[in-house]
Amino acid sequence: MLESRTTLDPTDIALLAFLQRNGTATSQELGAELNLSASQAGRRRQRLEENGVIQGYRARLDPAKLGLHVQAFVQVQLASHGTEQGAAFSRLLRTRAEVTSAWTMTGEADYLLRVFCEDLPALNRLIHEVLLAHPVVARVHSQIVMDQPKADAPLPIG
Amino acid sequence: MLESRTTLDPTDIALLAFLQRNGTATSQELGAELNLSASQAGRRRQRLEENGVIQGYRARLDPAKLGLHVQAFVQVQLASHGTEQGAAFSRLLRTRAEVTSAWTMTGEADYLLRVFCEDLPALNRLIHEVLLAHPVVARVHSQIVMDQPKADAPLPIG
DNA sequence: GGTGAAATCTACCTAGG
DNA sequence: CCTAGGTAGATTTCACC
Repeated sequence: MLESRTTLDPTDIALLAFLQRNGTATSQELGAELNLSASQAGRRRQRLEENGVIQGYRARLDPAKLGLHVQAFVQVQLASHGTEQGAAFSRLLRTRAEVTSAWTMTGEADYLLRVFCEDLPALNRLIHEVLLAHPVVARVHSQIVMDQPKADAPLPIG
Repeated sequence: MLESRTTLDPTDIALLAFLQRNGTATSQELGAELNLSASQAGRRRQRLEENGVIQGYRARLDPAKLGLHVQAFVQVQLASHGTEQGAAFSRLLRTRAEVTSAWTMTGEADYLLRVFCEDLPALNRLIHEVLLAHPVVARVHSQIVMDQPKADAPLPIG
């Protein structure tokens, strides 16, 4: 209702779906996939980049090959629900590289953190010496990831 | 202990960190960032791609601009903890595009799902008509994402 | 670490609805 | 007038030295 002025036709949708799987596809490959000339495919991609529909391109790394063997989700409840506490906690999150993503949820001043650590002791240090040690944190509940049946599927467009 | 035979020197680490922020960086840009010749930077990148440390490149899209205005995490408990039930549920997950990621957790046969939907009714349909309607599903708890203070930061390498 | 051929991108131009 | 296809110059990659 606010900024979705950009209209996406079915070709755009197919292009975005393809680029979510292969971000380095050339304009020729895109064109072949979409039954379009390379120049048109490139032009559409450029427009979607300028629109901000495509925010950017990123390399995806294998955590295990980087020595990050423990993956977990950590739920954090703050002691108080003021904006001041939230801001202080957000600052903490930005300084911790192990926390790769953080979300706030409906219901309470609840944070969900996704964290990557070398091993279990590293995760426990993060929880006890960083999160629980922080004055605004009231309670922490962590769950370790065992398996990932589905990983970063493309966004459900179309 | 198993497949981390690949040794990464500090230059590799810096290269990976850079490619996580900008996956379309050219070898020249990489070289300039790392004080390396373009040919050396390209050679390192190619080696890391062949090693599987770099799994691939993906376009990152703006969910709001695609009409996906509701983001949520859904926790699912299965009725029984057998491998048969898990396999059946995993099949279901693969067929639902709204579920972009799924993890199994320690503790119980608990799944955590990350979902993107157009609106609240679409999320409720997913929960009630798809998840709760499935015979192996015992209980579902969903939390809607309000804000994302930290989004897909680079993996904590180095 | 450097070089050159092959491939790719991008801006400009032309044609059609 | 807007959208699709084609072409040339600049840029990038990759095998070889």
